[in-house]
Amino acid sequence: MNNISIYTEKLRESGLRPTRQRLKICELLFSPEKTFHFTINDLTKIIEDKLSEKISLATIYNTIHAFKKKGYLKEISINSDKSYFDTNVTEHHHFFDEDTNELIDCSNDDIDSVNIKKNITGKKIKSIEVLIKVASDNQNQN
Amino acid sequence: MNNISIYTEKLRESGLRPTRQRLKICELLFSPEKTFHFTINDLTKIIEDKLSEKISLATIYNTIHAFKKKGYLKEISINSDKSYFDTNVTEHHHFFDEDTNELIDCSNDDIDSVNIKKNITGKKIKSIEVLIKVASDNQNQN
DNA sequence: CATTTACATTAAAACAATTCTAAACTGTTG
DNA sequence: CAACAGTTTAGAATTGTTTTAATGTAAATG
Repeated sequence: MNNISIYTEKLRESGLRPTRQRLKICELLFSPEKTFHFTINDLTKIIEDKLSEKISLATIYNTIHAFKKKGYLKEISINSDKSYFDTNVTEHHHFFDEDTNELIDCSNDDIDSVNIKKNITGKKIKSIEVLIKVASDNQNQN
Repeated sequence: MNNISIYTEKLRESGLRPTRQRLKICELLFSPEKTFHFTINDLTKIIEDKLSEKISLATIYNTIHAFKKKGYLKEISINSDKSYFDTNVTEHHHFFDEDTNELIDCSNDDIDSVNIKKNITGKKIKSIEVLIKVASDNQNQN
């Protein structure tokens, strides 16, 4: 199975037809070896720069949301300015570099498992996420 | 020292003069016994409803930001729609109820301390926050 | 193989949260 | 009271995101 058919499959699974534009987006998201963190703005810039083709914002948003809904992308909340997305959809944690606004994966192996002693009646835990904010030593805390 | 002088002090510390509007905001934020979580929108609604007076959005934003900068309020990132603020500025964690969009404090006692084995060269850890998303049992995971 | 139909793409408009601006206001201080 | 530094305000501007309405495309049907 080559990449194109993998992407086609992912799109179909997400309820989308495999169009030229969407396949381009897939290539950017899913071909890199290492997982990749981005905002919609980042992605739009990459498309403009690397691809000769222009894809409209609406298409980008639609596609990303369909992938998120299906679970092929994870949304990460850092600050309320913008949404970050992560191609690593496994349960894992993050470092956020306040100097560069960069998001760095932190695997479960890098953190002792988080043990929660309290629980909310009638509610089930859906996810546990640790966010570690870092900055250069000589930086003010935010 | 009565409340007014405490508020005056907080405002001065945050680099703001104690004006009528700002004291009203302080009263809402700092008089309740228990800590309180809110969005700017929540706060604006409370001011409109509870107070006879109208305070302009710009003043609310300015005041909240000055308090945040000074450390009298903490900003919590849940999703990218809006900013949540917390009057509990001690290091602590949160439950987020996906059904009601409600934020619930989780003290350090309720979580075994988080031990991070990895570190980022040249960077210092500024904060470690755990966010536990919960929902009713029969709810779809997001 | 032309037509229908459902889904796609697009630019632009709408929207919501937040920030900025410029004018009017308040309260001190010389 | 005049001057000034900091405030408040309504509304405009900005930013990220979603919606809309027109047009385009491609698979399915007859």
